[in-house]
Amino acid sequence: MYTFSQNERLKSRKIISRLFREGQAFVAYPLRVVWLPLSPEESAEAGFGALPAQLAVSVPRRAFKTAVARNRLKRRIREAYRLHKHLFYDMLTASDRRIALMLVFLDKEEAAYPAIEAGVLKMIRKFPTPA
RNA sequence: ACUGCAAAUCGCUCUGCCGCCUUUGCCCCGAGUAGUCGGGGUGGGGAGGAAAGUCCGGACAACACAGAGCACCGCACCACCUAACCGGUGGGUCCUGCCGCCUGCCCGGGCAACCGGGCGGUGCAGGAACAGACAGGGUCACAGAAAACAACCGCCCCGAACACUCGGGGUAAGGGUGAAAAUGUGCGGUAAGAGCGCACAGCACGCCGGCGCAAGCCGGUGCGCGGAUAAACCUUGCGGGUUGAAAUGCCAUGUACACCUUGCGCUCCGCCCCGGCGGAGGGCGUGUUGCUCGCACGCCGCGUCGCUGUCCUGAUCCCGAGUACCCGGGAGGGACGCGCCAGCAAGGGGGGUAGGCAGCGCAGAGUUCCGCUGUGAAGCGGGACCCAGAUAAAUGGCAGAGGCUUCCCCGCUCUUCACGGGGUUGGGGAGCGACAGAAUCCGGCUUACAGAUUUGCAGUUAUU
RNA sequence: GGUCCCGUAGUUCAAUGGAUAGAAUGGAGGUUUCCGGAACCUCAGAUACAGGUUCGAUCCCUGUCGGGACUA
Repeated sequence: MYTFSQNERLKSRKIISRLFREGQAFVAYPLRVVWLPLSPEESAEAGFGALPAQLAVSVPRRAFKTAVARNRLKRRIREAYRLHKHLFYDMLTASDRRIALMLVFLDKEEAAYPAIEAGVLKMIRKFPTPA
């Protein structure tokens, strides 16, 4: 189902701060991907339910001064994730992992939807499989 | 028609699919005796003119508060509008610009008609932090004799000298400096001069009359005429308690016990083997973040009259301290409350999140249409409408159509010998553009802004 | 969301409303030296922006723009 409901969003302040402190990262241009594997107990606490991942999105104010531009980019990133997340979910459930994920927009220029969609697909392709 | 300026309005529309936030209108499912709660579906609603800057003013909330003065901050022509304002509307005064007008005045040129310049009035447009500089002191660089109660040169008088000149005094008309130099022009007057006097003009103040709510204006009259700076100190008048939704209230943050099990005990009902077994523990509603229990409150019903507790007591009394009020204590009085399984023991148990709910969109200084009143801001009356409420923060993505704008190509057409230029009712391609995202809510102000429309003014060109 | 503060040479700081905005350091050129350093001489370089008050503004006032601090 192509949805993006409240419990698919990463909203726990505690996990977000851990994510930036302990998480691993790689770049899928134009996005920087920060992620952290979670235990079943932690994910239940954060309200994952049966979901294998929660997502947060960020666009730095330093690169985009107006709120309109930042909101537009965040919407496009969420939309691309919404339409392609089933690939990501299949991969995670296959290896039985739970992931906290944050996507940070890197470019200084505002990107159109196709470029962001390509970045999200690249993120899913490049996402490391467990050793 | 085009260009510029000013004001006002708008700031792409529709369809399909997928998705997001919200909503108890409707339907379905689940839990419960029920109130109700949870989930799903469907329907409804879903950013702006500035949502921005946070520059003013309020609503609202908490805390504080006898009164007065000082200090501090803000405002400053007048009236009105408004919940209020440093906002708006109308009016006044001053300044600037413009061209037009004037039977106004002055100067220059000309035989004259008239022409040029200046001042004044009037009209139009724009602007003004527009209280006070006779309340007080302060400051005014450089230049200049002098920057505030001014004699450098000059002019005049007197004395000395009599070749030049020197001393005393008068004088603000002329000179030059400067941002600014002691009302302007003319006549009289004088030794020379001077508002010293007069006429006209300008400014300030007082009085009288008229108009106006007022600011102020007009006319008359009297008296006077030595800068600037208050967006430097200051004076006068008026206003201001402080802090702000991260305000504020509630729930949760558990050695207290919700809850579960066992045993004892209370009341009532039923059954029988008379000692046990089973069942029940008033009803409805609201609140307690949600759920179950429980608890609290209200009403009704039953029961009850004694007790401790809480609160109130300005117009009752006594006491303490004090000048007195406020204040503290007691007596007396009044109101409320207290019951309807209260309780004991042992064991078990220790949910999740880390915030949540209200404030917060709640019919409101609400939106919109019509009418009336008013020059206008606005007010009044009537009709219709209910219109965003997120919280790592909701409006997006894809596809198509319409419409608009600019550009390009082709076609058609007008003109030209041609090059070229103009038009478009056609077809195709590109673009949809600016400023910008609600965060408690309103009224303003300021700033940003592609493009479109309307109105007014000015200019240019063409036609009549 | 709210409250407050600050913008001067490339950098760090000065400057009663009054001449061409001053100094240190850095930069460029020159003198000196075999070369470099040091020293000496010379030069360039700034009031965030836009209005206003004033004869005159870095300074006073207003509005923008930018930066920063505090507040759970």
